[in-house]
Amino acid sequence: MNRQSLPPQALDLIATRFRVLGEPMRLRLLIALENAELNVSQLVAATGATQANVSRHLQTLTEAGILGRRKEGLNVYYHVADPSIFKLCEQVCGSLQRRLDQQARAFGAKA
Amino acid sequence: MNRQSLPPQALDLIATRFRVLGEPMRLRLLIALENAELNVSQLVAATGATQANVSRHLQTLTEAGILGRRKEGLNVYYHVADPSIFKLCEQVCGSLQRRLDQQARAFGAKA
DNA sequence: GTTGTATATGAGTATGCGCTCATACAGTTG
DNA sequence: CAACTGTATGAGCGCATACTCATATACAAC
Repeated sequence: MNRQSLPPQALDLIATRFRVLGEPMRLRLLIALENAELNVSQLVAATGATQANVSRHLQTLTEAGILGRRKEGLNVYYHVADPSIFKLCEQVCGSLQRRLDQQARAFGAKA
Repeated sequence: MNRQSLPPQALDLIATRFRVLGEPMRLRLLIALENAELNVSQLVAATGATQANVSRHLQTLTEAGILGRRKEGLNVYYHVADPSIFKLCEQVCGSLQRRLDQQARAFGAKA
């Protein structure tokens, strides 16, 4: 696929997805949801954020198609609808580690 | 690796990287640089943005370790220092396509 | 019905950031 | 040296958004 020919519209979509993942609080929520479906109260407890804030971030993630919601009585349970994001995180982690290791080595070599 | 135990500091780093990629203009610059090392003037021409704006985005990308710079006389040439970002873009693309296809099918099925 | 609980949301604030204009800086050329 | 070119950057503006507080909504239990 020739990336040069990606329409600007597609670029905006890709950028939006990256931007949604670009908030530590949202990453925290995603990590909490990696292995379990949790409701808002549980996510509030897990993250330490306010209920309002958690709710807003969950909305953002849901609108992005990353999370799914399921109502059950008074509770709303959220789950990861697009598990591919964890692969993204892993790759970013790996890339950052490589860079930090390299910097550490460079620094050590100077001494 | 247990993601639950990621220190908040690491989460911030990961989020920062995602946020850096979360701007269409920066994606455009990266795509332009995928197959060639280009100087600022060439990137201005390729993107249609102002020189100041291109310069700022290049700084952001360089500080993030995604781009590298090389001075040659008056010109400054930039190149992709971390090619792993293209894999990220591909995965996001794939994930978005799957979602859009699914929505399209669901919409078609209703008719 | 009233009361209580879980979640969402309107309003307001503060911060960040993308963009532009003008200008500074660096390096080349004459 | 002066003049010119390519790039970086300070200052300022405007907008997006993360956060909080208070309140609305949805549902359950009595």
